[in-house]
Amino acid sequence: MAQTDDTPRERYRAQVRAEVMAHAWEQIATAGASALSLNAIAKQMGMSGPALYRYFANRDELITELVREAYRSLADTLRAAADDGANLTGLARALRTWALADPQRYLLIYGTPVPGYQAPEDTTAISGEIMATLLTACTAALPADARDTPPTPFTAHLADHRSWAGDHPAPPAALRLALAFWTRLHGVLSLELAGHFTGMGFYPATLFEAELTDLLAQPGHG
Amino acid sequence: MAQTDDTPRERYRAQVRAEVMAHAWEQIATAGASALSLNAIAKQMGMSGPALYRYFANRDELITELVREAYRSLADTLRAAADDGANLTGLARALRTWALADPQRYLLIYGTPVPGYQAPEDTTAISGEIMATLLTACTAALPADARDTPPTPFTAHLADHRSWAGDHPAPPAALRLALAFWTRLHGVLSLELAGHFTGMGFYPATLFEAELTDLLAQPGHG
DNA sequence: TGTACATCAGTGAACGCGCGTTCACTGATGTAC
DNA sequence: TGTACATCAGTGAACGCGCGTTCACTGATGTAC
Repeated sequence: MAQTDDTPRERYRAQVRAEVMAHAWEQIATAGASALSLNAIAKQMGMSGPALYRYFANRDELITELVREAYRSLADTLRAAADDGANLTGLARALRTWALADPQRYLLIYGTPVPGYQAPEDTTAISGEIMATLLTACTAALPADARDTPPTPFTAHLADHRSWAGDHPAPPAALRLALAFWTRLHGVLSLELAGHFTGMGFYPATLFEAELTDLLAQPGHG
Repeated sequence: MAQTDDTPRERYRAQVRAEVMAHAWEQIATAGASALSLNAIAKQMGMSGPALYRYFANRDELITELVREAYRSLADTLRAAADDGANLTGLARALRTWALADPQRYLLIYGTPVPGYQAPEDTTAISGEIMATLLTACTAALPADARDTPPTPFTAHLADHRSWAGDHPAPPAALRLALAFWTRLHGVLSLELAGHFTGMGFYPATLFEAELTDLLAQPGHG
């Protein structure tokens, strides 16, 4: 496998690649992922269009790299929060902060899929890392008695289909809690980022906190 | 105001407009909203590109009309379910059925916004209709004692910022429930439609039902 | 009922644009003796 | 240390494509007398 040797040329390549991706993020933040254009990035960097083909095989590879970087960034952010002692609430707030920092980055991963683009399998692994961090926090967040609560039909179903959790030794109630964490917070966040709350009067941050409260008050019933 | 007179010509115009939109929906269903192309639609209809400008001022007006139609369809669907006696659970299932029938139609409204496209104010009214139907069902779904439960900080906040509910006389707890209904079901639905559950093993429909159960078991706390 | 005119649907050519991508080439940077 | 060669970054021209949109025009459909 192509080991990244540390020659000056390799360092230069890595730097230009990073610079291309930085401009790509800028462009995505402005006009969304579907408007991403290699030529536009090249122009922004003061290069000719074809030059970028030294660094990326084609447009799809660039997007793949951006998706990977976004997943990596989120996984690292959550992991860092967890290592700093954050509980589930802390992870939720770290997620929101991360999402608001660059809405289009969040939407690139969790929003409407880019038409005609197929995500690489590779990201499944990083997605698993995120799930692992989440499941650990979810397990810790369960009230003591919830660990032995008889499973509902759905938690039983989850206990039988836990491959997505990467064999994480979490109790069924924690699997259920992790899914609720994910879908509920995504529900609030994605509507907020899409601007669906503007003009509705209330504070999105308050709704987010309220959902978080409910999540912890009733972990994994139905 | 331009009254739609019922001359043969007007009827023909309306029919062609409808046909254009039908092809537009087909195209959106296949490749997403950002790939929508007037020329492609014209070709599909066996017409030349410029002919469509007899029916739509430009691409944006077509999209606006599609957005309006999608909102109208959802509002009518939910209203019809409510008139048939559906409770909140019934509305939720009607919503899911509607979303799965044409994922891209759902995503056109609630997904990542089309870059550079500004939704018309007009849809706010239809959105209000949807909220009204929802709030009525939410009010009915509240347990008797929930109507007099002291407000939490967030329900108090909502009671003060209820313009989005269009002066619907719903108790604060119902406002809170409606928001949870919306954001939680959207969370599950949008992730399901984006394909984020594929390969995870469990049934999305079961997760949807579980979220629904939780929603009714704990209406409007945090 | 028939003729004269106005309205409108649809065409084809054209404009300008930006896209992804290929190719042959220049010039600079690194490597081997 | 200097020379000969290979590697690689970047350029400019080009290809083919599809897009939204305008414009002058033809031919059919409807309207008024």
